[in-house]
Amino acid sequence: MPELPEVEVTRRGIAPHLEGRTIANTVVRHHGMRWPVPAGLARTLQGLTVRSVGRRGKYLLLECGAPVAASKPKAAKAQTAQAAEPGPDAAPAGWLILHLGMTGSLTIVGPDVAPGKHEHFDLTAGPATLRLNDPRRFGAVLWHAASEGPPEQHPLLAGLGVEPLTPAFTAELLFKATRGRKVSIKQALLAGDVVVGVGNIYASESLFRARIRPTTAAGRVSLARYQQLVPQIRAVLAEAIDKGGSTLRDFHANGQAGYFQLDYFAYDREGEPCKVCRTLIRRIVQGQRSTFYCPACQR
DNA sequence: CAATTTACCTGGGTGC
DNA sequence: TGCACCCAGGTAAATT
Repeated sequence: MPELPEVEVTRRGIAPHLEGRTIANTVVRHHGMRWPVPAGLARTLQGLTVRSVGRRGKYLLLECGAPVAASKPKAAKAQTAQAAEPGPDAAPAGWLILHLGMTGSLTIVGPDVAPGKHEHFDLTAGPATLRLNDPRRFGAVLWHAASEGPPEQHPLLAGLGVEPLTPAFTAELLFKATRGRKVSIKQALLAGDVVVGVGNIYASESLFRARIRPTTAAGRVSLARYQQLVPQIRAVLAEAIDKGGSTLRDFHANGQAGYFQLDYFAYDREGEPCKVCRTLIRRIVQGQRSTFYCPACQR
């Protein structure tokens, strides 16, 4: 499922259940994720507080650190005892890195909810248990200690492109980064080294909206066309996040936040009429992945 | 170097 | 009902 919008909706869904809570227990039922879940992870996390739930690309980053000694309300504490205790700004112990792969999803469950077949990982903090379900196990559960540097230096994060929903993502950047590249624009979007978070669905959708043929070499796409594309990528991702966010209050109850989809213009519509011009949508394969486009609208 | 292929896994759908 | 086969939203690692 998860492209950037699904991961972001998941982040928003789990954050209020975890932030500020101290980790009581961690259970690893299956170490065989994409990489082995670190042995001793439970011991590492035990007693740490989840300070924040962040995201970089499709990676979730739970910043964990020593708990704040006194548990007075933050505002009052900041006035009087700023330097006395390790506050939220104190150095973190590290980051729990989570990736959902192709089939991963996270839910919040209460105590005594029996784990299902593919529920490989639990993290209990306060009354909430964060539970990872991932049938295909392409996802990841990793630990990056603060002693190894900031999380952006982690090997999996170091080479990532810009966040598409920040001002750093511009047509000029996309244009410069793709000069000389012969790979198709669709595959360049997917690669993640220029911009992160655009997966197979939203690559097809944003190219449709920008009326760009997905097979065009990235290095031959003009600045003017990237100026069309960038706002469409932003829009399609933002719409998907909004749609997911609208079901967010169900996150705790049914745990299936992230299972939402826009009404696609191109994706998964092979042989169906284009919603703009009625020409039949085509499916092609690029880099072993399906691409959908309208041969009339996209040139 | 960049581009392409392979590999990691399970499950659902299709056609015989 | 069984079985072989194809396909699936990600992406690092190996190969060309």
